[in-house]
Amino acid sequence: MRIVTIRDVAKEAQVSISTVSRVLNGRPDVDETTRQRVMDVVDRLHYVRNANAANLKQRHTDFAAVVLKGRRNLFLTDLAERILAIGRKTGIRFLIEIIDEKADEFDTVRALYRERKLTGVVYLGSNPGGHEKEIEKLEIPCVFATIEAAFLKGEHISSVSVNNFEAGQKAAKRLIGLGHQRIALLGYFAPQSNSTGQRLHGVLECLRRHGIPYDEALYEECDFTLPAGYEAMGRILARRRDFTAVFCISDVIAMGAMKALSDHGLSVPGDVSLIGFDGIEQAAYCTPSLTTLCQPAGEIAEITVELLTASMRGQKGRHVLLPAQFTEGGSVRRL
Amino acid sequence: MRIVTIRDVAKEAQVSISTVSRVLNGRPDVDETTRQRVMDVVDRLHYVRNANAANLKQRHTDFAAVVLKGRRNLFLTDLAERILAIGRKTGIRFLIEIIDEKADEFDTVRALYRERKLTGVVYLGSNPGGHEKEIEKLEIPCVFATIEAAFLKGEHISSVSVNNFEAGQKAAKRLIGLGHQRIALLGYFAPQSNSTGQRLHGVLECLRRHGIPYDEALYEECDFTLPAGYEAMGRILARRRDFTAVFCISDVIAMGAMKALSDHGLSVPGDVSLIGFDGIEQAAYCTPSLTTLCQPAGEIAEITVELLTASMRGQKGRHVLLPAQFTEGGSVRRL
DNA sequence: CTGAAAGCGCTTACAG
DNA sequence: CTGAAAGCGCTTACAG
Repeated sequence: MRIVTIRDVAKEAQVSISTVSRVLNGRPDVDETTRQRVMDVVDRLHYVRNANAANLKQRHTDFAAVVLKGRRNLFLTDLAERILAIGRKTGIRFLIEIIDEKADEFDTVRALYRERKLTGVVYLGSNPGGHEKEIEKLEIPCVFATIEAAFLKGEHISSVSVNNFEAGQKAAKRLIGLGHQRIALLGYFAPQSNSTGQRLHGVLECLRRHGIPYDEALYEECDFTLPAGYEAMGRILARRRDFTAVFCISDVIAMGAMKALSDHGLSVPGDVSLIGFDGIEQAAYCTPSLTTLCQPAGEIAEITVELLTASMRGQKGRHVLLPAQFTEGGSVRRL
Repeated sequence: MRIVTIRDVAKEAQVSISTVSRVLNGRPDVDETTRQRVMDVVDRLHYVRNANAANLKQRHTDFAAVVLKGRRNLFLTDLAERILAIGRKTGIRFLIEIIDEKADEFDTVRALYRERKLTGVVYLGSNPGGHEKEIEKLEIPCVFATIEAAFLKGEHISSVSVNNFEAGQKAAKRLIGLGHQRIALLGYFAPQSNSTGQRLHGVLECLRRHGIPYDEALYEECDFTLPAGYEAMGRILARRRDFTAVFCISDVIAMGAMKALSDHGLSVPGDVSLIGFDGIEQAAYCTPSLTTLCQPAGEIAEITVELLTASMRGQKGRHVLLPAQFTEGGSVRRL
């Protein structure tokens, strides 16, 4: 395929390349007849602008990056794909960087910035707590999705997330209301600022308010994968059988846990009630289907792109908090 | 962040930018002492080469694209992520383009080529049958993953896939060997050249050889999603109950079908045996776990990148066929 | 409203 | 083994 350049278009339309460039970039200072003539040639020649050349001169690119920590978290990969799709419609081209759950996302962004001159970054599964200075220094517009980051000061920083703490409380309240007192917890406690930590802290808060003691032996730390959920559930089952409910900080973990319960001869919800988190499509197709706190993925993706676009245009960052809603399944019953 | 350019490095190392460029590109014709000196400066200044500028001059980029048709096919999204990860290690930067199942992937690639000067393309979920001319004209190195494309003539075209026809036969043989005769089929028949079509044609071939008539009322067309599997199974159940086994052309479909069977009061494998295809992680965590024909995703991803790399270096395309292996689950029983 | 020219940060013959 | 220079395809002040 021969490549058509701006020069070819200019010659064919009998104008200078400056004028073609103006037309291409939608500048207002071009005569309407000229614009028409140029656009006709562009169409006829199937001209597509060389993004490398344009970006080189502009010193930045039309690239934004989605940095995703952990490739096995179905909710996050789904969210990433939605963001890519919306970006595509909006004219933002997203590079996707999938990095290890343990890797340093800020190092990744720095290198990417030097190499590609990014205009923006979406962080998925990132935990900014403790990295405030570093993120603020990285002056590129960014959005933290699925985590509250209002504590970050930079004007170039936005976030969108469900209210994780409140959602954790909701889950616990539901279970307690149905008569459950001994509730096992699967997930990741760690820092208060961490979104998944907040879910568990919400549960604890609710237990405390109802005067129900928290039993550490019913907690297991657990990554966002099916086998991790399976094994964590197995570890609790190995030492205790007296719990009547399990709360998991993600559906993927809950699906692993469900399998472990079944392998140990326990039925859901007959013997154990189970609540997940995220609302991934798969949750509805388990048997029984999973009762879960749903993060509205479509809405989060839309807002993420909106916030990023606004930020790239120089507007001040905002921090959006959405409520998590129950998606009713068949995995919970009254005691 | 101030951007360090090749000029800064040259000045600091007291050489010309030509020399720095040579060092950066690993050319052999540089004095070892000079190379050391330049590399020291590169490290000290944290220099990262501006990819836009490099690509502009070279008239092509280090970008390859993964074009993925259909974002809800878990096997393909997983494969895409694996390819990205391997590409990262190998120094190929992949752009990922997720397009609608109905969209034209070749249009996408053409536009992308004009815009970004791609060096290579990986097609996932593409069906090249009937587009031979078009693909051959697109002279950019490409690999069709999970589909046999040996019928394409271009030297720049490779493919890697399991032997789908054989795998379909294997599935049918297994079921027939266990006494099943009335086998429902969920999937997509369509063109012979289509990989999923071949799975079903393999089943038919096996039925024929065993003298078992194929019953069209036990077939339903179905996309690669959970709800599609659920609904297709429902449509068959609405008219027939006399089948004893179901073969699905993907695990996602099988998981949807399993839910439908359960909702209709049928047990797997008690009432109905179920075989899936792909071997996604989730299949092992269903209850019962799914018996499935496993496509080795890790191996396919590795080979895809190998073939693409070779092709980008000017080597002739190759077509690799792997066997699909059974992953034993608990969803099949002897009649 | 339009064009000529400089320059974005690199790579690559060419000359020595 | 090394450097000076041209050029990749654009954008953007500047001048008119």
